[in-house]
Amino acid sequence: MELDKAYDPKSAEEHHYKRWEESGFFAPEINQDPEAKPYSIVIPPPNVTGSLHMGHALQHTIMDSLIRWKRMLGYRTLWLPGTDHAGISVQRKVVEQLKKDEHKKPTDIGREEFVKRAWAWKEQYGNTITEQLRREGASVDWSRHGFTMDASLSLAGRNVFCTLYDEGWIYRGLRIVNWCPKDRTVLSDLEVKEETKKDGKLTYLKYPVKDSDQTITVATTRPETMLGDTAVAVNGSDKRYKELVGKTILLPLTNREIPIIADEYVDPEFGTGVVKITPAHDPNDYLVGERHGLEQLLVMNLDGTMNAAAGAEFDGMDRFAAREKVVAMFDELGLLEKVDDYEITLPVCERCKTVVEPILSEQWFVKMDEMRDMALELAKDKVPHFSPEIPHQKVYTTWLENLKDWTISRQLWWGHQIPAWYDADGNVFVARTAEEAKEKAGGRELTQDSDVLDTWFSSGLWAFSTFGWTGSEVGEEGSAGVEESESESGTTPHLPHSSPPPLDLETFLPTDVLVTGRDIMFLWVSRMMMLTKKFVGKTAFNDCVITGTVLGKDGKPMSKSRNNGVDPIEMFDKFGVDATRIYLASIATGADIRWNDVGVETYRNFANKIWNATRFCLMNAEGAAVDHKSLESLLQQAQEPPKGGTPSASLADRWIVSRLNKTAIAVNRALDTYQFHEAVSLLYHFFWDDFCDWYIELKKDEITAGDEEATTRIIWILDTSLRMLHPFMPYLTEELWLKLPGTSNHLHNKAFADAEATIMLADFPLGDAKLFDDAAEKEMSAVIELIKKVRNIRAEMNISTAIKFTVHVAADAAFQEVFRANEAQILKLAKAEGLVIGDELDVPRASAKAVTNDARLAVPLEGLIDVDVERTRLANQIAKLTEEKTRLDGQLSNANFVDRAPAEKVAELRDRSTELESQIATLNNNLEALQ
RNA sequence: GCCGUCUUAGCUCAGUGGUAGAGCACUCGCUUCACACGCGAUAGGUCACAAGUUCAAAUCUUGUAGACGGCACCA
Repeated sequence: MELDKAYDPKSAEEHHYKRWEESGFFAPEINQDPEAKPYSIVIPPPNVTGSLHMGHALQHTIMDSLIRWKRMLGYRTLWLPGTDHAGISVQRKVVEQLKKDEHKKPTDIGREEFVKRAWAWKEQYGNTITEQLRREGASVDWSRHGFTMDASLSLAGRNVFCTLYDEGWIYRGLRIVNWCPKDRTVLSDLEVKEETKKDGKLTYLKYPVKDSDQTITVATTRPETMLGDTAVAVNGSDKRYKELVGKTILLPLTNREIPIIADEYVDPEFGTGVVKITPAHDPNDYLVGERHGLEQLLVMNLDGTMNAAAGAEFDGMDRFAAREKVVAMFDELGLLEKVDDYEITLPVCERCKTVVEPILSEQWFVKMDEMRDMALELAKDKVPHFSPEIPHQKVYTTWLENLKDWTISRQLWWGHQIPAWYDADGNVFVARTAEEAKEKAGGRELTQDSDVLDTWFSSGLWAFSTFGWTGSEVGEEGSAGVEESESESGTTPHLPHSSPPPLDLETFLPTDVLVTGRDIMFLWVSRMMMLTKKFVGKTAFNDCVITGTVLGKDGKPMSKSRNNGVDPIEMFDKFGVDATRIYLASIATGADIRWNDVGVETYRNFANKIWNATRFCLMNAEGAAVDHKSLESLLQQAQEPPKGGTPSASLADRWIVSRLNKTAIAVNRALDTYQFHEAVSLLYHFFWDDFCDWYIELKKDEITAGDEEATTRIIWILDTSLRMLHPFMPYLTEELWLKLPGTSNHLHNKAFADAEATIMLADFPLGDAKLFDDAAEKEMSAVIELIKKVRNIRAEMNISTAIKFTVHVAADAAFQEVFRANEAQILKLAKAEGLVIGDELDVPRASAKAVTNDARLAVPLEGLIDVDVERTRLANQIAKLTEEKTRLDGQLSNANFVDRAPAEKVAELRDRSTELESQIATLNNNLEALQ
């Protein structure tokens, strides 16, 4: 069989995924071992509006590598995929579509029709991200795909809401909330970001005091809110204003009179020391208002315009226009003291960047006290355990400690409508269904709350709702309502699983690890932890891997506005999925990285290297097969080389077996501790440096000669390497592994013995420390060092490879034996024609010489040697070694070091120093001989 | 304001007490029968700066400078 000269990722990517998926390799049911331990991960559900970005690609690579690794180790693995209904995002898309296509507003078509359109939108556009997940090679179990608005997940949400309400953990209340006038909904604190405005203004307004000529000055960044002022506050200890407390202000532009009050909140040092109090439009003012029983005067509509309470002149005017008008009118009245430039930070909506308005509004909240304590209790025992631990463990805990209540209602139509109903008097009835609510209300006519729940509320249930938890007993009344509204949508892909897995919750929860970005640590990670504990009594996940941020080439986070994004799909097309994946895995866990195409190119080259190494083996694999029997004998010999007679396991064989096992053990250890970059680096260097550069080269003659024993061995090494690489490079390794002679399901982990042959179910190599062979590694490095020195001489003396020469080597008896046994390999790789091995070097003066740790060597170069060049070469070597020796001797002459450092350390340095001394002496002799 | 992270070769990054590493770029040499997406050989670093702990510091402590992140506040 002969492969193409270069690896073409596309052809491999095109056919393997389909086969894997259709053969059921991704589902836990493929595992036939009743004793198999479960291993599960739930995907952070991406927004249905989303498309794949580099952050996803990074997280998915890590999750898939873990899942594939554990699956190959025989675990019953489940990686559960799904999407999030993304309330605001979808709602916005549908509103835009409606406007563009039909020039209509949502209210023109009504709620029911709007929701129908949203489902249609989701069906048409919502699977972009899931298709991209397939392209990435993600081994998720599609049969368990979840969507936060699926019937069973919706039911779970409803039950959770009702339970929390019944227990008093959910309440409805009037609070200052973050209001986005564009999206017309309330936002939680976490959905509000900050934006610095350098051109902000601080406006000083003069308020006249009643029955006097006096005015007092307040400063504000939001002058229009003065229309809602219901007091002016000073600090009681402030002497300047002591007399004024209790007096009254004639509030300009209104006909209202408001009191001057004293409150601790006011900082006398800041500004004028006088604060206007607007309880309905500022959280701090709200608290002041509560303390003093002030009126809460709402002067704004929910679309960001002023309302009638602001006065006829302002009614319906946009808040920013009103701001200018207020300032202008104060100016006309001579009450504008000044306007200063002032750098301010404004709260903006995370998604649409509109300036958020703090506004008094009645909303639903989750009380976080108990939730927080529960999560803190777990966090004490490092549940979850974050990787990297620093800084996330502490950031998480600190955030929990300062947690405030969570606003969960949203003024949207797309989402889970809040299961609360009101009678004509405004009494609230929270129930699982409309019927139940009506019953509770004694049969009165009720209207359901029009708000929906925060998307993160349903995402917070993800770790258990996706495993079939609904909070209702089977057949219990309560599921019907949700199912019905579901079917009304006219779509049917959200049916329950055809073969329901009732035990999923028991089998797969707690999940083993959660992999996600920093941005949703609070928004999602913490809430999943709390809600899972509360409702299932289990931890959601034991470990939490927080990935770093993939930055653009400019070192800033990728974003559309900066136009510095890199599309993963483009990288897949250009370099292949596998190259992109293993590059992403090569980034240190949690570290931010500047995107660099060259990095992916490196691993594209690596993929090609693997392809070509396999190509070479296959070209010569006639009659060979991956065969455990011959392998066993090889291992046996590697452990106990037969005494007398020539062992059939050569030095190279014993060496590569040792290196392979060290690599396997280290790779497993690295994956176990989420050190993906370490695993990648180990595999990269083992495969390229040890296997390709040395092993293949050393065995080349035997292999091209068709030595069956040699080809069988090399194919086994290759097979083992491919299996270790599979979690990172699934397509390439599958493509090649299936082509190796003798690969079949007999190499599978026993849990998958009957499945159709695939590398993804092959046994993952664990490595065996008993197969470490320190003697072979030492001998091999003597051979390698010798070859390198000869190559160095050739390169530095500028001798064409066409010219063959004889290499003389002097070493102790043991190493002489090693060199003799590997003479053919040394001659080939050093491009020499003769090897003279002895106790001493016996060479003419015109020779190039060098030393290694285990040997002295010389290459007679009569007529080829340039004495000056050789002199410089020797002098450089001497200088290098002398520098090292000087440093060592400095340390060794330090009595403190000799006394206090560990004895082995001291001995190690002494040995090295002695060795250096002898090497330097040899080189000096060589140099003198040239004079 | 509070908490925290980062600063290592020209570039992008590994490296948590014992002789400074990788990939790419650079220099030199190779159409060597798997691979030029390759092979071989070099060169390149006061580990941001300063002080301290230690026999020994890129690594631990403190401080300084610069870059950045999270949280809070912002009349």
